[in-house]
Amino acid sequence: MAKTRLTAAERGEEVLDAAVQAFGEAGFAGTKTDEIARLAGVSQPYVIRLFGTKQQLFLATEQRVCDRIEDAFRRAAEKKADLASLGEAYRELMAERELLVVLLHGFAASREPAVGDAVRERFGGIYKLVRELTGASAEEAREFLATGMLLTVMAAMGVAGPDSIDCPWASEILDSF
Amino acid sequence: MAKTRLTAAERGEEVLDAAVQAFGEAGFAGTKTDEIARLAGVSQPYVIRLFGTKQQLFLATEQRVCDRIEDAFRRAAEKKADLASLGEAYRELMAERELLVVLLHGFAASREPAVGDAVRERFGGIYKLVRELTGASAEEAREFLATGMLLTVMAAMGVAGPDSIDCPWASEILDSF
DNA sequence: CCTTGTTGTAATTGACTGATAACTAACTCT
DNA sequence: AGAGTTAGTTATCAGTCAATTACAACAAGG
Repeated sequence: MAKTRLTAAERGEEVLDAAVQAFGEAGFAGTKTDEIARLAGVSQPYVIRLFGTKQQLFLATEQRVCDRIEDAFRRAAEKKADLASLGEAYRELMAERELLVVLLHGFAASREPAVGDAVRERFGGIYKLVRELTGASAEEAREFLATGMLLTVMAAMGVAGPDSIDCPWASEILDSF
Repeated sequence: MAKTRLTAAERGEEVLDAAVQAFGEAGFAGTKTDEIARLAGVSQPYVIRLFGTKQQLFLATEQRVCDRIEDAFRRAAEKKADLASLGEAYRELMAERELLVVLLHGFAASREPAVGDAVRERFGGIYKLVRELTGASAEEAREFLATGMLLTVMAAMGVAGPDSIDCPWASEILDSF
């Protein structure tokens, strides 16, 4: 784990992992490139050089999060191609709280055209993917996504997923499944 | 509409309305108190003096948004005390897109303890209120909130509510109701 | 009319932060 | 070996922004 020299692509991956953590905690405007650099173990200017601008890094981070969700769904469908199986996969993703919170920050930042375009594209893609993988109807897929969004905001609030704060109403909701 | 002298409380209300707009568009860190002041038609230092700090203003804004949602639910329940009636009320709230996006920003900013505490308290309160007003079971209320969250993120993405971008997958979801 | 409290502003500041520039260190391929 | 490319750093700037201070306008009561 000593300080190694990596290719730009490899280092970029590491920076992206750090960016998921950092953006997940504080959102686009609230995160400093310096913090991402610290987490990735490189200098702040290098982060900028790898991705051009902070916004491009944020967009790349959103893409990575969506990729990971789609991968998880595809792998789940290989085992069992129904909504319950994908649902289980999503719950496992919740173990990395920040991953899903990055998604939320993306939705909330959709007023920025570049962000909005990407987020709409990817969210629509996930909806389509869910239907294709499981053969679900529009209504079934809608309910699936709705549940996913509820779990995501609950994870963001810290009342679902690991290390979650104990909260009567949250337990009641989670027990109702 | 000339420049009037208002009491601090009255002016505070106007600033809060402006804050809903501004925070809804850019979130806590992305919004400048200067922009809120401009929207409210007062000077930036006065905004700070009215609320102490930017964070306290953000918290007050979250409270106001939750108040408006609860008011809308209560009024809807007076007419007809079932989930369909509250759902209709929520859809009407979506006309003010920023209102709901402020909520989303609150969820996403829950890592900040002061924000997280407030958001958990209010979201739990809304869940309880929904059950009390309609007599819904935990499962019914959960599905109701899940649908609400999906609509909220779709509004944030600009694919639901007024002036929404036309998007095949979004139409498919909205038509499935 | 004048004094006291309140509403409001202009000017400023000091800390922060994304981005650039200039440079150094390491790998690669003859 | 050494020329050229790629990975990475230090130093720094230029702009931004929340917050403070000091002051001005206005109202109301005595």
